[in-house]
Amino acid sequence: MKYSKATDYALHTMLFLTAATPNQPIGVQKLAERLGVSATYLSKILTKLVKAGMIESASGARGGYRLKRNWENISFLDIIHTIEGKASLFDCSLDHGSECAIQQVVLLAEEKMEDHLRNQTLAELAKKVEVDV
Amino acid sequence: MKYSKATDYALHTMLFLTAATPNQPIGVQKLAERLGVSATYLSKILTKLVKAGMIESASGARGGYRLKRNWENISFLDIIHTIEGKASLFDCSLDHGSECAIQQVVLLAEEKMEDHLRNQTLAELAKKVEVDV
DNA sequence: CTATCAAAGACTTCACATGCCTATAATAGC
DNA sequence: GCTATTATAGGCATGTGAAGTCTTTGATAG
Ligand code: SF4
Ligand code: SF4
Repeated sequence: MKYSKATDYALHTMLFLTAATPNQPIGVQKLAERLGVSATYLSKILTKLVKAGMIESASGARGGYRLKRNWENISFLDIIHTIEGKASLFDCSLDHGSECAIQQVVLLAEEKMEDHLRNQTLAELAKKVEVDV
Repeated sequence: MKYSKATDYALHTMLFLTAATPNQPIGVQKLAERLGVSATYLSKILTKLVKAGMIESASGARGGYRLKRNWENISFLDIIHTIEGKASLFDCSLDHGSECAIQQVVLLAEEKMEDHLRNQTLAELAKKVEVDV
């Protein structure tokens, strides 16, 4: 039970992008060096973020990635869901209905966590942290 | 990012044991049939619970498993930690100190979830559910 | 046209969860 | 003491998914 490293990379990448100038996209190469991870692997993660509409990409020379407009509203939960999927922590094989007490407890606990992650926006994070790219 | 089936089995087993008569231990065979899982696999999970001090075992004829005294205070979190371990959801390779904003957000969210799981005792669960063993 | 860059897919490697089988030890009942 | 029953321990097999590499394709600025 642990978040994958891909989630770790995605969160850090998004944070880096908030500190970048919006007119100048950053290539996957630079981001990968910064994170200490291979460029090809990070590329897959970035593509997921692009498809989720959080960042946009530009092919060709002087291309790269940059945040989309509206990025201020992106939450931690958005990023995590994009990478980890939206499946629940707990899926019992036999679903005995919504009145099941075990499910209720675990799912409610999960919601508490998600509430917190949903209320933390990328903009707030960027304010707290001073990043030098 | 999902709880293992072992956690699922452990929670269900503990619930079953609350409905059992304390003087008559239940063998792993019966429990396994009830859960639809192999007895040898469930046995490993039960041994973990024994070592964690949540249940006690009796070898030999008419042996089996039963709850220990004090079982009313066992929480969901106790059971989950016993099976899944107590590692955090999020472990970045480079630990830049406790003031790191990313860590703070995720760890705080995790604590919210754990708080809820910690406040749900096995006794409360047993009250809610009518189990026939 | 060419150098640069993202996108996509196949592939390998590794870790771990799940599950099975066997041997060993302990205990109740005879 | 003997036997049946039961937990404990260990190793083995299998499957699944994460992590990472490589190669090809396609787009674009200069
Ligand atoms: S009792 Fe609840 S958790 Fe267990 S299998 Fe049924 S629905 Fe799932
Ligand atoms: S910035 Fe925070 S989350 Fe990222 S590596 Fe450093 S300590 Fe870990």
